[in-house]
Amino acid sequence: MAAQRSRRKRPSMNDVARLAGVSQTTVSFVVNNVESANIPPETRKRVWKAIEQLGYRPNAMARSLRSSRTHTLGFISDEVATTPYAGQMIQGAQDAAWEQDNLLLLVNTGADARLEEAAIETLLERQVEGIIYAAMYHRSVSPPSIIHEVPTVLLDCFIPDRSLPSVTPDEVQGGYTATETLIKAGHRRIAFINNKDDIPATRGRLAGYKKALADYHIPFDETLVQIAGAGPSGFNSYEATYQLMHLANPPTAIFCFNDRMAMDTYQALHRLGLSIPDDVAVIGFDNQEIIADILRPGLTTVALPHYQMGWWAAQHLLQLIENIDAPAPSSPVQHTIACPLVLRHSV
Amino acid sequence: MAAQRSRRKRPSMNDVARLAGVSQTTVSFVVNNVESANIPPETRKRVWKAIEQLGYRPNAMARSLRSSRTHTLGFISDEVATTPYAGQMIQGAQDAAWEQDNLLLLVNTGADARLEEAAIETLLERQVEGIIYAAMYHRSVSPPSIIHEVPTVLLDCFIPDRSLPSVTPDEVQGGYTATETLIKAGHRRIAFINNKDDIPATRGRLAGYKKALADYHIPFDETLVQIAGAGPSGFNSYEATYQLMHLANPPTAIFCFNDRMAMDTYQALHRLGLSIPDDVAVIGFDNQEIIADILRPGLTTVALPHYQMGWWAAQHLLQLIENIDAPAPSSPVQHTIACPLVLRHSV
DNA sequence: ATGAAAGCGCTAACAC
DNA sequence: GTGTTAGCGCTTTCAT
Repeated sequence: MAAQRSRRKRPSMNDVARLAGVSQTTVSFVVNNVESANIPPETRKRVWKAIEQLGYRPNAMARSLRSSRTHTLGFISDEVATTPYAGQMIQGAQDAAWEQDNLLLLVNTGADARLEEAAIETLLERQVEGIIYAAMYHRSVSPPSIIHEVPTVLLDCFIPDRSLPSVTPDEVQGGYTATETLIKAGHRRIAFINNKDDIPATRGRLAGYKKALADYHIPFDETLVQIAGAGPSGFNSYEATYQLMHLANPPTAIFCFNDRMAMDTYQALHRLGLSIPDDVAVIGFDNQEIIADILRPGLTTVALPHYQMGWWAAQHLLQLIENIDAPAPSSPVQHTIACPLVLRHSV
Repeated sequence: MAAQRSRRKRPSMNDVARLAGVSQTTVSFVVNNVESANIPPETRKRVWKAIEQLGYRPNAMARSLRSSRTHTLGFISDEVATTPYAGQMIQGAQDAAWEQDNLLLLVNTGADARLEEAAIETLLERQVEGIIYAAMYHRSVSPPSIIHEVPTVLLDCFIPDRSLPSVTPDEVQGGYTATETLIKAGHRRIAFINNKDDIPATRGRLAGYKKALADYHIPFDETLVQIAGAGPSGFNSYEATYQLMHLANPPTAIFCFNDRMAMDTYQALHRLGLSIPDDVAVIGFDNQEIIADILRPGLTTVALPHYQMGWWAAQHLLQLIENIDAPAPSSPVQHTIACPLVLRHSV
């Protein structure tokens, strides 16, 4: 079968009507299954037969123009490419949208604010019914104000004045879960190697760590908290682990800000001749499959709920769209999604 | 600024025309910068002012309905989420599309063929001008035949009868480059730890390996080719490396099917007390950033051109669309993109 | 230099 | 039960 050459005119409802010997209206009723029209089975059959014969397919553009519903959501993000998680957020959003017969119109803009505004403008021209504005890691954003023209949900990000609904990972609970897991395994000297950047994850996970300690009546010891960078250069998790293990009273468990850092910790522990989890337990964050897959023993970690966040964003957006005529909620919901524990063998 | 409540009617060209005291036609001419209309600057100014005042924005749906051009490409893929590369292909495609004022309408379907057909059907209803059908790793696919109704480009996959244009990585050249890199570094005993699955990458890289050997007059020695699985279970690269190094005449360099396997090889070499690259050189494939970033010394590897493939797919598709009325080409182009060498320190 | 009018493919109120 | 009709917002031809 050859690809169709030329922009041949596709059959319209009119063509179907003519062939079936009915009016175009009747075809519309049949196609859309309009109950109140009471089209008898016979007529229906005739119409469907004509439809099949012609290979008729409804034209969503025309439908949208008429009904002013496009069933399309805009998905805009800063940098789809640069993170392995991007796909999961998109997939979550797409799945939720698809469930309700909506599709995603995708745009990405670098960090360029001008481009961002142009992108939103384009989405609006295309009559998207709402916009999902996504960041590739949990952070504060400032989208162009034009975005307020249409229902919007922030995905993996938030706006300081909270004027837009958002969905983000529950960093505090994540940090709490990691720490509690260690506590429940019997540890009391628990170190936390935190990230050095001032981002929600850094603050949140630390808060969760402290809260868990407090809940279990373990005094907070600040010598057990290290601040490290990721990657080989600078003070990293490898060195932080060394320092920690040379404390007079070293930890028996280490909670690492992320899996990448946990790798370095593994290496340091290995070099020190310490075994995981017997001598020291380790827990990470992010559930980066490849790392967890590589490390021996498998790294127990806390996962970022990317798929679920994407799903929630689309789902909530669709809800906002449906209720667009309802009174505005007192304040846009700032939804948080739990970061689940992923058990492997390092605790 | 509050999000817009209610589906308030947006201003149309008619509203602008009324406010500017001109006909709707004139507004259209102004908005679209129609030269032949010769609208004097004064009128233009009046119209633009009205546009601004009303916050008018053209309705792409109406425009599309009228012109039967939607400037929209469908992007359909099996499993966006499951690979860290997905984002790069999407971004490449999106960038190329955006450059020509097109947008991507995204759908993903699991492996489910029924869903796949429904997805394409939906895209066609929405009048996409072409479809990019993507796979998440280089392989043979069999899209539903309905896809032939519209110009289509296969991305990172191909169809056995070659009836659709495709873009895939040049596995042979990649294997050749990897091997040649090793040869040029002075090696003559070069092992290849290949993958066990029967996929294009497996065959192609092996072919490239053999070709490079031949070009440099190095006899092919099949004891130097191992077949391994990835991951911890089964015969893997770790064990393959052990076997290789215990040969009577062991290799001085190892080309691993992918970076994941190279990791295991590193580990085996390390265990054997062999240093990289002094005792044994290692080269990988895929350029999986996280692995390359982790390994010491940094892993020299060959990259899969995901972004470029995505870009080419959209670009070529747009070209097909533009030339849709031209005579069909004798056969759809099967484009191949080079896999570039990424130099680090393992060779 | 500008406008009137037709029509893209569809939905839906209303008529018969 | 089915058809007539009036647009949705736009492009474009043809008149003036």
